[in-house]
Amino acid sequence: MTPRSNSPRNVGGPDEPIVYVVDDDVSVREALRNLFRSVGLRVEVFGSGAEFLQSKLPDVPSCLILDIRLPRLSGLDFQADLAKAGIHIPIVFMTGHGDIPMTVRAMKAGAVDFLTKPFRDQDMLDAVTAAIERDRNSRNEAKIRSDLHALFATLTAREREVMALVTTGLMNKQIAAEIGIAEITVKIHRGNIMRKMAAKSLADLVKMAQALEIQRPAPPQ
Amino acid sequence: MTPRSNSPRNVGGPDEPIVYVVDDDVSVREALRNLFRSVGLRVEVFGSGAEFLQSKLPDVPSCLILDIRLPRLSGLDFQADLAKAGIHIPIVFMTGHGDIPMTVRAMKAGAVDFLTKPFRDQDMLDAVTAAIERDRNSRNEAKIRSDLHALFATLTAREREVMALVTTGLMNKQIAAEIGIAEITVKIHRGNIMRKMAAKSLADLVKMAQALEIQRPAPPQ
DNA sequence: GCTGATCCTAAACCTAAGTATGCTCCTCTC
DNA sequence: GAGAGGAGCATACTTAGGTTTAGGATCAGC
Repeated sequence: MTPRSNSPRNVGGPDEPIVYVVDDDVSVREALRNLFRSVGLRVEVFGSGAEFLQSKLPDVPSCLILDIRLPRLSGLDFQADLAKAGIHIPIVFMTGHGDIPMTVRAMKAGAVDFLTKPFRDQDMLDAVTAAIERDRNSRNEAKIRSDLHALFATLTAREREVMALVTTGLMNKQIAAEIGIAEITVKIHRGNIMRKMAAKSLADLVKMAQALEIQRPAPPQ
Repeated sequence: MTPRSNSPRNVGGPDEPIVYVVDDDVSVREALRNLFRSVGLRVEVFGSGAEFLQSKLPDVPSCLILDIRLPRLSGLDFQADLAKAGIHIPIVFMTGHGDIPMTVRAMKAGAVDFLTKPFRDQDMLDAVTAAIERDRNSRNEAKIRSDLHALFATLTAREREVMALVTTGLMNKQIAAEIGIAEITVKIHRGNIMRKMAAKSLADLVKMAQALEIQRPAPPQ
């Protein structure tokens, strides 16, 4: 009757976290699926890293549970590949017979945890909670940065140049001298910058420049 | 002949890094001492964590080589004690028979590396190089923060309040209304703040406030 | 009771910043 | 070749920021 009755996801809101499980052992996959479902977490399971890569990843807090010993590609190498591909998702490793160097390498590369099988359910849930929280934070920060960058992208080349100089603390007349234009023109640019960047004050703009890591351009010499 | 001929440290400058070694096995201590000396690093060795704590630590880039299995206090507990005592020094762990959970705990607590005995000399040297570099960076940052904090400490309570509001982007008249004083008084405070903080511009001051993590005080209500 | 620090204010003055209007010039695109 | 967008400049005006000089009030410590 209702037009949306075929919508499959009634489990939670659009920001519901997802746990991805990659393991070649179907019994492990099912056990983890049940574990996470039992605490109300959405779960997606995969038999290999390649399968995982083919699925599309919604923009919600998530984490990846990975066996260190995968058939074709080791968990460590897969971790490195994800980083190279620009996919930054917190990883919780599992291992049946891992060693310390593996553990060190995984943790250095940013893994959230490294659990030895058999592990207690609660340890896995704690690790996943921490991982999802970490992802939530990094997504929030990434969102802020990308929104800011979208605004910055609307500036012209000249405006970006002026913005860099303004946020280093130069006065309009100094900026004018530096780039060889009239002070009044600097004022015009500056007004445009404030409007386009939606900055309510100079302090605001300085903070944006900090977040964008804008560098003062070197004087041509 | 020369008045300073009894000076014991001709090995390097005052910023020469130091490697601290804590191990109960004297042969390990001596082997590591020789290893680090062979590459020109200054070394101090200790038989226990207590001994290490009693020595004074100069303000130079340094790191700590720690055996995970110490007689009275485990390396992990010692790591936790150091953190609680506010001593933040990068740690490289060594172990003869450590396990993965130990490794995870150490790495989560910020250890630089975790080497299994026997290790290659080069691996130890690489770990120490990374650890010292990390310490050098954190010391630089700490120095900047403490210098800034020293300046901030010279401000009066009122000046700090005004500084917080200025760096949020409020105009003088808004600040005046907010704290119930005349605009001219805000200007005076503001001038004093700029002088005391040695800020060359508002942009400068905003960056300082960011570094100091100054929060805008909640309006009394 | 004196001193110094802090906080507050006023008047006068000057500089910096920001806005509005109007115009020129150039370049790229349709 | 017309229009759009960017860059630049001038004049005129308003507001914001900042300093100097000269005070008054309060409070802590000697």
